[in-house]
Amino acid sequence: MSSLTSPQNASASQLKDPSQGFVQAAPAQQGRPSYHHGDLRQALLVAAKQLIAEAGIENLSLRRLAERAGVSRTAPYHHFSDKNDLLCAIAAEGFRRRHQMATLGFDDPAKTMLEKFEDYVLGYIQFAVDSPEEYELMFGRSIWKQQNSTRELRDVAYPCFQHQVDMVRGWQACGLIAGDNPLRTSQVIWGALHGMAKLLIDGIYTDSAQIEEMSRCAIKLFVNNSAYPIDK
Amino acid sequence: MSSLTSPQNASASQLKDPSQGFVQAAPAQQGRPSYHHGDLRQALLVAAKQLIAEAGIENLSLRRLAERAGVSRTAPYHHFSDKNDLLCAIAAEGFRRRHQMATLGFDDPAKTMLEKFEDYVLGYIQFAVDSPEEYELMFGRSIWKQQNSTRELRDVAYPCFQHQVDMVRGWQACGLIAGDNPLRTSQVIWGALHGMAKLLIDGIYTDSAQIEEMSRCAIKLFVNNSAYPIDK
DNA sequence: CAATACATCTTGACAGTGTCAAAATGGCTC
DNA sequence: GAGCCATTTTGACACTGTCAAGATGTATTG
Repeated sequence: MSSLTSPQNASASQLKDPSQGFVQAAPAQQGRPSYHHGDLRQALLVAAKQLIAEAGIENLSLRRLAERAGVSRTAPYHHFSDKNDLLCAIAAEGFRRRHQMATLGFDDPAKTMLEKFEDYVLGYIQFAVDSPEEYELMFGRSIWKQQNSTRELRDVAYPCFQHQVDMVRGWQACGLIAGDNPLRTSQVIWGALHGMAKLLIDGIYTDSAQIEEMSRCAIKLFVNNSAYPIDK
Repeated sequence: MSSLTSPQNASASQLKDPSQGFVQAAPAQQGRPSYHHGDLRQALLVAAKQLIAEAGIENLSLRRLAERAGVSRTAPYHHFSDKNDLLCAIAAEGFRRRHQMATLGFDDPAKTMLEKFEDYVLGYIQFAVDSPEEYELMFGRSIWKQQNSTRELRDVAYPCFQHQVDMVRGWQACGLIAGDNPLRTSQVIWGALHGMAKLLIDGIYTDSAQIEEMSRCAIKLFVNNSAYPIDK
């Protein structure tokens, strides 16, 4: 009785495209008030992303999620072995989305290497600030701690990191960025971006008005100034 | 009856010195099995740090903490308004400890500016890796999100950040580090260190064997190579 | 010393959580 | 149609943070 207030069977389809933002509205589906949901897994992922965007990861409970999806408390356990498993699946989507964004930016032949690096930095920060809750989930503690990470998550995240290394290799090859070890260098650069993103997201002595300025400062610091003098 | 297994009245004194590491054993105190604990607040902080070091922040519950301190479930609420309040207090201790470490390193007149910077980088990473759970608490989500941070925490953390800005100002003044805006530059550098620390702590495509190498790489990237050539 | 105020600690209770076990349900293949 | 099996539900358990009310000491008055 009391659960009638929540929408029933808010199923969703065609969620494969990761380039359209974090939260997507589930397309209205003409009533399927059947016992079996149809595509509960996707519906749960959609509802979870909504809830996370609304109230943060730490306020996501499986029970509220189930209620939002119009389903009983334990139904999700037939699609995700665990709460952690669910979170990993959402994070994996985030990595796919981020990976695609980064690839699109880097493969544009019209851009110079410097422009690609600038776009990479700006894009990274913007990605984090635009969907802070998703970002926090992707790089937060619970997912990566100990053996928490799912095989799927690792399989998706690794190419994402690897791509960063490859890009850095390219920037080093043309002299844009100093140093010789692309792996180490990209660990430092990723670290810087991650740290800045965290400062911005949590508002620790910073706010979103400083995004541009902080990014420019980072670019200036990392770009080899003798080879690529930056005026601005 | 069943709670007799946990030690009663494990009180602690002289915990002011923050330079002796994260977890400190509570000095044995000849039985004070009285109704009033004596210094429950300190005992709780000590026990909390133990539990966090043992099982991580996310596994710290106030009830287990109370049991460890030999006290009833709700006793902690007379010393901390909240679980969040407790966590903030522990984090504040961490910031005090870190601040003191950084100050000691920077004020040593025997060191060159380059050495100070090297020590700062190494020291930061080492601090994080040595007590990962405390580090995660200090810079983790829950503490800083929204209005979660206590006034005490902010009052302690701010000088810690400010000190980093001052150090960067010094390094820029002598030409060791490029750029002109100490605040922005220190945000980038702190970010890099934080990101590296997180990678190391969570073991994301890294492990502690690479601490030295990653730190050296960061130093090389940030130090103005034309003014301060680094051979190594 | 006695009485009272106050800080501290305890017991009881409540709503909320993740997750397991067993039963119910309904679409699928023979 | 019968039966299999994925899916969903109801019930239950241990655990969590936190509030309210009572119990117990310590300190401060008279």
